[in-house]
Amino acid sequence: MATIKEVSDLAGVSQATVSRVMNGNNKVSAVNRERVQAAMEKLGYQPNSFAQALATNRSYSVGIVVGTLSGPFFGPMMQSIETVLRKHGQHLIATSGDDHIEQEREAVRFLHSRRVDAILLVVQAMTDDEVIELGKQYPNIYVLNRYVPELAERCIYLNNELGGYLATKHLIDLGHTKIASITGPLIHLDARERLQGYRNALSEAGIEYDPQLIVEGLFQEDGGNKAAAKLFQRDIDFTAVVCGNDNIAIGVYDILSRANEAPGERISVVGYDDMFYSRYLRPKLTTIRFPIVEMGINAANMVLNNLDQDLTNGVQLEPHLVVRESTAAPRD
Amino acid sequence: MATIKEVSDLAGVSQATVSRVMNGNNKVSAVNRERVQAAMEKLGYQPNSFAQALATNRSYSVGIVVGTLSGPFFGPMMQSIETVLRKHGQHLIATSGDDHIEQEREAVRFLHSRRVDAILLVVQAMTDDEVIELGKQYPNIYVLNRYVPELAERCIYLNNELGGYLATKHLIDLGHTKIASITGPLIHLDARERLQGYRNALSEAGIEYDPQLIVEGLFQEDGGNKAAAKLFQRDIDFTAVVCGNDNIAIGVYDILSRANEAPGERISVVGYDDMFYSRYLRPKLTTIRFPIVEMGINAANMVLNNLDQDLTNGVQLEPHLVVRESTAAPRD
DNA sequence: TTGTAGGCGTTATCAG
DNA sequence: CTGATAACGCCTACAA
Repeated sequence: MATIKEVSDLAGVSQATVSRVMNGNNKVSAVNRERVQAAMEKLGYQPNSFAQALATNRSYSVGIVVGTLSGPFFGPMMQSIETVLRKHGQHLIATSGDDHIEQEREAVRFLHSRRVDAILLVVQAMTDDEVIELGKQYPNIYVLNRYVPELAERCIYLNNELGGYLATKHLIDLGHTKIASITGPLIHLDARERLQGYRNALSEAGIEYDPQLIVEGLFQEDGGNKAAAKLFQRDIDFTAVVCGNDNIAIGVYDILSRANEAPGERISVVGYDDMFYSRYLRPKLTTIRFPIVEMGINAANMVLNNLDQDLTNGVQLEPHLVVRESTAAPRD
Repeated sequence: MATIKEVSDLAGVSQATVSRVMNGNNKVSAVNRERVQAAMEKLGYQPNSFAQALATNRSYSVGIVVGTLSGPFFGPMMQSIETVLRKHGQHLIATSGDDHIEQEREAVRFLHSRRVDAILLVVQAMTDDEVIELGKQYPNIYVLNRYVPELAERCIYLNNELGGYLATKHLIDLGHTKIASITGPLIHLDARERLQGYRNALSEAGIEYDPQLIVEGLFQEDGGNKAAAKLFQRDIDFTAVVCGNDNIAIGVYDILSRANEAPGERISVVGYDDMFYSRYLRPKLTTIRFPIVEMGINAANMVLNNLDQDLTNGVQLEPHLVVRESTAAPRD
């Protein structure tokens, strides 16, 4: 492992000069520059990033703590972040919090001891208070897919209410009036917001809100299954279902198919998120597109901007309706 | 950011002593140990990992270069690796190679300059020769999901031939004799091996191999689509299809559904990989389970073992047949 | 058991 | 434009 000293010796200059050419400092004579470059080449020299970090107090890396390194949500997000960061010479250290509060904390500690230039938080378990506390402790922390008022200028989040509204409005426009909704767990702000959007659309259309048409489910597929079953058992009339996310929609698909029905016939179904695997559903799922990749890009850019200047600005992203085959006008 | 010096000052001992209690060196008196711990606590001290790494020449981190940070294959693999590593105080630096040779190289360089303790390679674009070259250059490199003979003891790979055999054998056992196969790109060793397994099963059953029943597709869904279309156009008789992976199987599902047929009726379909999203397919896909998580765990353990002692051993994992609904006895 | 001091590989300040 | 030299924060002989 060649060091800067070996390079400087070989090139017949001082370490300082080598350092200068490495860092693109132009106050180096052409001759020396070339000598140094030749020497680096010959030795296969790679600067030791630890020594650099120690000397500059910058690590050129940013840490992220996500729920899990796998899965259709975090994957694309990390990918887009990494792509942007790498273009700017920064790198990503990924840790998973497992949606478990202790692990989330540990991950932050680790990242901190790694002296990352910034920390991206995509966590669920941690309370708002704790996030705020971290925000005070570490000035370079950012919060993704979550809105924490006190940290607004460092949050990047989705307008969930709008999404819920769009989904419901679409059904109303098709002629539906008896519209059910299977929400995610209402402890989650997203789920509440999406539900609020649903209510907004109804009231805008002059349709009365009926609690009987609402079921609280889990964000997982089987959660959707159970919730859908519950809804159908209630023996209430409805012609469409707004789902808290695509997984829940899959649960509804299953319940319908057990009854030998297809979504978009007697009952229309709208999902939320537009996870990539949703395209494998048949009929194809009408859903609300969550701009995951954009969220990642925004986060990366925010970090990058903040590294130089010191201006932050929270970003709210907008969801969009994607109409496919699982929704249609109600039969009568 | 508290340093070791501040801790030692506060505790009224030398830096060396602080260092000793950090590293669990037991040659420290109980009194001093407690003093130091109290001081660390009070200051919220976190060792600077760069300084540690610089001094010890160990980074306690391992790098991985994967095709993409997202997706159903790399995600679970990284997750399982990270879980194991973290338990042992090591951490994961993730970089994506994008299946592009230049990026793969750059990723390795980066990881190297980061002085990771080991590098995990899950790459496609790089040639065997280049991988071998890297293997010589860096003693701590491991190859996942790929078998490179010259680096056998540092490879962790799947017995693909067995998988192809199991898929085909299953169909034969059901009574099929006219079995088609849509392979992945045959430049890939995996695809060739899987095909070989198919041939083995046929010959074992005394069924003649018919090249007309083979189509080379891509590993992506639309690749499967096109290949399947080609197969059906050939106007050859067959009652089952062995697919190179689940994506291809999805392509076949699509073609069949366009003809208003369901897999498992006139035509049986077997996938390969058992990607998590396959469970969203209806009817549920019979497929070959690829032990992704196990592969990750094995890789992590191999790295860990090698850090202390110096023994490596390549690992070959075995696939398993998962019977679901897309296969059935042929109708006659 | 404890403290002193040199070294890890860079960067950056300050003279020249 | 160039070269000494002092940090950066921690580890680890070596000596006490």
